[in-house]
Amino acid sequence: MPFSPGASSESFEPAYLRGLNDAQREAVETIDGPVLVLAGAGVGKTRVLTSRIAHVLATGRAREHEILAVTFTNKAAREMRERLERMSGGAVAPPWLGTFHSLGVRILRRYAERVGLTSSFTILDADDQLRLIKQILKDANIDEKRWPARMLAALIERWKNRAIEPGKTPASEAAGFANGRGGDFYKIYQDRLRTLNAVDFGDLLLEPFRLMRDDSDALAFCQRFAKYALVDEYQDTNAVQYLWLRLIAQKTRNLCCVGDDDQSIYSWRGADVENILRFEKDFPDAKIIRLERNYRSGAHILALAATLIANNKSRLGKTLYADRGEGAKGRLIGLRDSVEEAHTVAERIERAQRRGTHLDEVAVLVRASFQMRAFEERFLEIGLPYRIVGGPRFYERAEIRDAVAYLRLVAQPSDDLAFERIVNSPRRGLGDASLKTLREFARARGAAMVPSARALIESEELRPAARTALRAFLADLARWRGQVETLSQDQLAQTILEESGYLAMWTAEKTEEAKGKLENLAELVRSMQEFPSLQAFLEHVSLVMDAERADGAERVSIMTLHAAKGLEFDEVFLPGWEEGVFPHPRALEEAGRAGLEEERRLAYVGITRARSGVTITYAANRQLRGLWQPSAPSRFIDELPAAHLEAEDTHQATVQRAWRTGTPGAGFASSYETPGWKRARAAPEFAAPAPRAGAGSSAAFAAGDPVFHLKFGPGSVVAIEGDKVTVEFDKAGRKLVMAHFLQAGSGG
DNA sequence: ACCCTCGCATTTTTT
DNA sequence: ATGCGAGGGT
Repeated sequence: MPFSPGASSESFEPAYLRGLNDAQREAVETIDGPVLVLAGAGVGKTRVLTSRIAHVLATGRAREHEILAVTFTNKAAREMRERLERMSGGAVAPPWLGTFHSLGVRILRRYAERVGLTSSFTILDADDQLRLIKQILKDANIDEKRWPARMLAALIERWKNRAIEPGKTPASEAAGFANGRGGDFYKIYQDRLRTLNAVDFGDLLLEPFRLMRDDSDALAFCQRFAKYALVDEYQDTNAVQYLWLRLIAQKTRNLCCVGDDDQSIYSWRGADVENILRFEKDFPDAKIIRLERNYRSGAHILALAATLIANNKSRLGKTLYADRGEGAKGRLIGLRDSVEEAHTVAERIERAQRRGTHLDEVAVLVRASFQMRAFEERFLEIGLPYRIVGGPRFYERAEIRDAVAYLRLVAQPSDDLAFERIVNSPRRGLGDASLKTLREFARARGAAMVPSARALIESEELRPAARTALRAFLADLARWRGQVETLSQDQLAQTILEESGYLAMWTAEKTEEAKGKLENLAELVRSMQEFPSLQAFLEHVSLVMDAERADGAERVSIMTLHAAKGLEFDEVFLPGWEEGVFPHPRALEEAGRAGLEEERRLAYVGITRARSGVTITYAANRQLRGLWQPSAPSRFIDELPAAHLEAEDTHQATVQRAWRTGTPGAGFASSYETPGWKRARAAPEFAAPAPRAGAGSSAAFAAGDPVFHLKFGPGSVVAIEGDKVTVEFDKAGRKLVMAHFLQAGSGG
């Protein structure tokens, strides 16, 4: 159905405008000049973005290749593309639709030689990067204990995120690493990258920015494909990304940024909410449009979220109102411990399932991944199917990285990192000693390892065995390289894996784990068929890092709050709302009030994922780092309006409120006399490990008594011999422990 | 060259 | 508890 540009009468209204509310329509139709769309959770943001692109095309303002649409994740890009193709009856998705990083690669491949690279440069992932930095630190005799490579990696990443080039590092910050040598190492690192013909993720943003800034050709090129520019999740942009956008948009000024300051949860990786405020400053004529009509959640859920987030001081302010009616109240449940929490959540999920909720529409959202385990255990026990979203990714598995390293080395002989990764895997008798010789030799010649190795085997530097092994390995590499043209990339991969002995290595190991690895490798080879070339496959691996496998079965999703952004579910469970867990103490330590506010936004994101039901739980005892700890309800619970909540044990809630108002910010309970602990004892449901007089001597116990041990948790007494007690623990099994370490309390 | 044990830290994570 | 890295022992 062709669009009808300029149609004003309703009967000719283009399909993409139909059903939009006023604010949405304004956001779609205001295509000229800078626009900032503040889009709260669940307000139909994606719809607006796609309609806007359709509108630009329909009005003939630009062709699809003149539209730039940037997202943060590949998934978001994919969804937008699919939606566009669906909406217009096909084929108008702009070619310049993608993540900042994927667009960065395209720009950089085109202008590679202008920044000292060739267009076939390799993209290093975090793992390679760390390895490289470790080498640099080792060469410089830096004590890795005192100055961890991770720290330098983080420092460099932060600099790149802020568009700070090597040599321009602020003295105060460079001083923070290895007595002021941070800046030097940044330079060395960058030089090493150039030698390797490689870039890291930060470079994919920094280098295109420098190109646009310094090279008028490159800038003109970029501006050509960005006649109309559109940015999703704008609150997540960092400084370089902002500078990019400003350069790209300065000519036409047709820049539309869509974001929500209340959902900014990535400041720790460089995202800068200030960019939203800065936008208004840099583009004073910017039109600001608020999307506040929420189509997702019921009014009670929305009220919970709104009241909570209102406690944040630094926000633009935006009020969501419900379109869907009242819906159900939120539920708040206090539990005895994390085991019971998992138990109860599982039980509630089954209850929802009986009411007709699909498991695909249920999510358990946790603050930190260690919380997931209790749920997995319980779900496995009762056979409730679940999926962990965002766990270790396919391409990050060691065996896959090894296989990819072989391919990288074949495609790019100067890829020293790939070489080092697989040169002795499987074992070829090329250990540390030989490798050290080779490394030094290569360094001295200023050449990559592979060509250096070719020279080295002509000498007597290596012991004969190593020399033979290295010669054979080089011959293999050369042969495989010769097959790049003749074999398809999946055939090549299969050949390499077989001939290198890599498959044999895992076949020889008869463990379940090895079997899994072989399966993964087979899956890798299979998935390679879908790519047009080896090059395309390698780029996919470094940039897209996902290999989602659709499986038909319905499953509950377990994921972190961070991973849940942008998703929605009918029923959402938010466990672990306790001090010491959420807000995360680390966030408070590192960023103080700003940290607390970001944690609160995380809570806001969690609640607003829910369409019809949200259940918040907290436990009085939780195993942290192997030890059982008493825990107090999260301060965020106090910030939830009681009118929109059904607390299943109001008694506890009341007690908890009473103590907390007396001692605001009481912090994480660490002794048995904290208010949280007292409350726990006061509530009958919290029949928890209350210490009592007499505990500690075996006289206080009798067989069958429920007891509690700080390390092993709840259990019951089996036998007593002097000051030692045999206890059957619920989790840890039968142990002989000192009575001294036991408290009377509820067992299992 | 490889294996094992000890010590240490341990939020979130895309590209 | 657990996992990872370093260093020492075989």
